Amino acid sequence: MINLSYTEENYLKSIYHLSKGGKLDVSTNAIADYQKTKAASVTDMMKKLASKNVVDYQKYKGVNLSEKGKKEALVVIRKHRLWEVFLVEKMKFNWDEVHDVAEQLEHIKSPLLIKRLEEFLGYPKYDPHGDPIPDENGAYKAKPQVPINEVEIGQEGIVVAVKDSSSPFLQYLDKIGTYIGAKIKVMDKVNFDGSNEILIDNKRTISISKQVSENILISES
Amino acid sequence: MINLSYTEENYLKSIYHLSKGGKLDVSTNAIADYQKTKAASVTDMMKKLASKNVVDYQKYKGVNLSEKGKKEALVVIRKHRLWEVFLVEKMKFNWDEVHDVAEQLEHIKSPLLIKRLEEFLGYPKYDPHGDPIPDENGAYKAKPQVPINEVEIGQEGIVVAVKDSSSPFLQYLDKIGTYIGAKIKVMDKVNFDGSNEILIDNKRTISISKQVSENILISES
DNA sequence: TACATAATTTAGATTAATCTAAAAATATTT
DNA sequence: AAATATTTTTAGATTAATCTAAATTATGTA
Repeated sequence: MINLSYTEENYLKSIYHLSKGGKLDVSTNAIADYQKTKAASVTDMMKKLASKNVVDYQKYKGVNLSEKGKKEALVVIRKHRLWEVFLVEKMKFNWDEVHDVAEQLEHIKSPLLIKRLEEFLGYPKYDPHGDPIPDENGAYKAKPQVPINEVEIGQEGIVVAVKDSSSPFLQYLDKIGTYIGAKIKVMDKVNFDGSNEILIDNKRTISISKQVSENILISES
Repeated sequence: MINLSYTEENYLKSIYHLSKGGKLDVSTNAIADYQKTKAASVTDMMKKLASKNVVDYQKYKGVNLSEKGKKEALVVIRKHRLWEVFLVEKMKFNWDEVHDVAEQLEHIKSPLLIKRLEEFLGYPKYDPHGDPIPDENGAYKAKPQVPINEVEIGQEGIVVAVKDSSSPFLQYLDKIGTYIGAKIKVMDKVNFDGSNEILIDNKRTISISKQVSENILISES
């Protein structure tokens, strides 16, 4: 592992996310928007990262991670997600409180600490949002996403996606207090019409129709 | 609390330590040596910190912490020591492995995290080196330092000081593998001559004379 | 007290990361 | 394919933290 600054690590992480794991090239503007910085700053940084051989960059052609850069990005993501588990499980943080702190903790440099932290947490495979935690080699497996109607009574999980992304549907979800990241527990299933009773964020229990439950994908915990 | 950079926090911490808690004025050179930087850099930073009202500084007259600066320094020290306890107690670090990591962790900004961490660790009063952990208000009490000959059999602690600091004595201590920070367990006391059998760093058991045991101060754990 | 020595500050540069505004390259549209 | 719009890069400045070398102030000693 090379010695990268906090800032450089953040750029690599952004490129990783924007390129969906290194699959597609990322534009200067996309990075600038994502990081809330300016395109000119991104160009400068891409030159620097290219000279360190962590990205492949050609003027005007976009950028992507090199193998080396991908590894570095995955280490940071691994750390971020392990710290999130720590914050929720051990420090009793709520989901919406973890992000800012994990953004800081992910840059702590100590391979030993991460090893021990992982052990301490019982080798978790997913973070509190349902995102997979890469192992030391960067390998991970996405958690299966299942529609609510296929979930057993009593099971819970996090909303990770929707099948129907039409405006009326999204508005309906908003109305019932459901969003990507919401915690859902299936309380009951009505055989008669296939509707479900779900508990949202441990707060409100509501009933949703079969049609709705088929279109909300959750990642079980 | 003001928003201070990582660097500014380190300067405040150094001044706190060098001034023994704000008691005496600190010279530019002392800070430069302590931080392994140059005097000119210190002067620049002192101007900056003075403008933020965290230090009292007058050209050529040395510097000390203002009340505000003292509070900030104590927050950082509190965080450092809590993290050290975490690393040793929960992450199974050895004493000599904690410092560098705690230096990084002490700058994490999250009052909630520190509150929860303290609770999680059971409100420890001292860090693994025997140094006191300030509470939220910055209050702390130094741990009593007792000579080895006054310690009960079976008790253990950390070497925190010596009464005799003559060169021959220090050389003797070095020879038997004892140093500030060493872990000592009193295994036996011989009534006949007042000598003690002590276990050093859980490694070697040796016998020391009454005279020696009177001159080594430990902080019990 | 005056001189030499040591400590401290100033002046001017440097590096990393950022920015704005202008120039250049690429994409899109007619 | 030419004209226009968008994206990206370059040029030049800025800020925080640092440095070296020179100038200034303080201290110690004869």
